[in-house]
Amino acid sequence: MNRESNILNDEQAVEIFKALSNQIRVNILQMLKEPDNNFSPQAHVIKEKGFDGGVCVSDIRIKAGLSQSTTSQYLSILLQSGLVEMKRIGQWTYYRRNQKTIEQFEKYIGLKI
Amino acid sequence: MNRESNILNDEQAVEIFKALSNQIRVNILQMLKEPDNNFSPQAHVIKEKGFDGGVCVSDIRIKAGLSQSTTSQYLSILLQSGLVEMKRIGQWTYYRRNQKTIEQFEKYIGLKI
DNA sequence: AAAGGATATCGGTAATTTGCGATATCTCTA
DNA sequence: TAGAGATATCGCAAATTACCGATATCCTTT
Repeated sequence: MNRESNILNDEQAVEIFKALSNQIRVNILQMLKEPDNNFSPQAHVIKEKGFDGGVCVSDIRIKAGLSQSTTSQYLSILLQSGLVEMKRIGQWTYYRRNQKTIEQFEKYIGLKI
Repeated sequence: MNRESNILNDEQAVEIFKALSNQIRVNILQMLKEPDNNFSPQAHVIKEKGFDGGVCVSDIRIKAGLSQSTTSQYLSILLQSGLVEMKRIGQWTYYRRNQKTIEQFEKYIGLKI
């Protein structure tokens, strides 16, 4: 009833703050604002697959400058917080921003902070 | 040139995210939205002293349910991040929200996140 | 100048986070 | 079905954070 609803609760918001309390994770979220500018185009051949804007982990890893394992972990922290969503296609996992949560987060900041 | 200017840089924003990555610190910031509803009135006899809305540490401590030392530390984390400002008046230190930073933070979220 | 109240700082332990390499899992292809 | 590539998970050491009690500092009052 809540990840669906309109305003985040404090617990969810704190989880988002934790996700964003690391510069590299913020960078990742920012990169994902403009996938076409920040990542090689091959990743986007999935437009037909219904996950437009998604970027695969290895591309993110290169830009972020992290090890593979840390990249994967950071992405799942972002996923847990709701800031991104993911879809596995073949052997790749694509991540992209979850604009719904990001909007809810903006509302939370405006109303509750 | 920056704490004055209009938009936060990433470093300042991450410092704010860290400050807010703890539920109790979020609670404190929220309490300070309505000092008159959340704290005993004695604290506000400083209206003439030019720090309207400020609340003393011991009052915050009681509401937050923390030890004196932790309360003091948490408040200085919030202060460092810019989310609150403080003024020492006599033997008391009053803290209140720093609306300027909070607005800049809201803008940051809207533009950069 | 001494005592007492308010707050800040210090020093510590437990818990959490950071980031890595190694390993496991999953999926495609030869 | 064996191998290779992509990603997830495990186990770990170092760094940071969460809190606390004790102590120090700063004001005020006597």
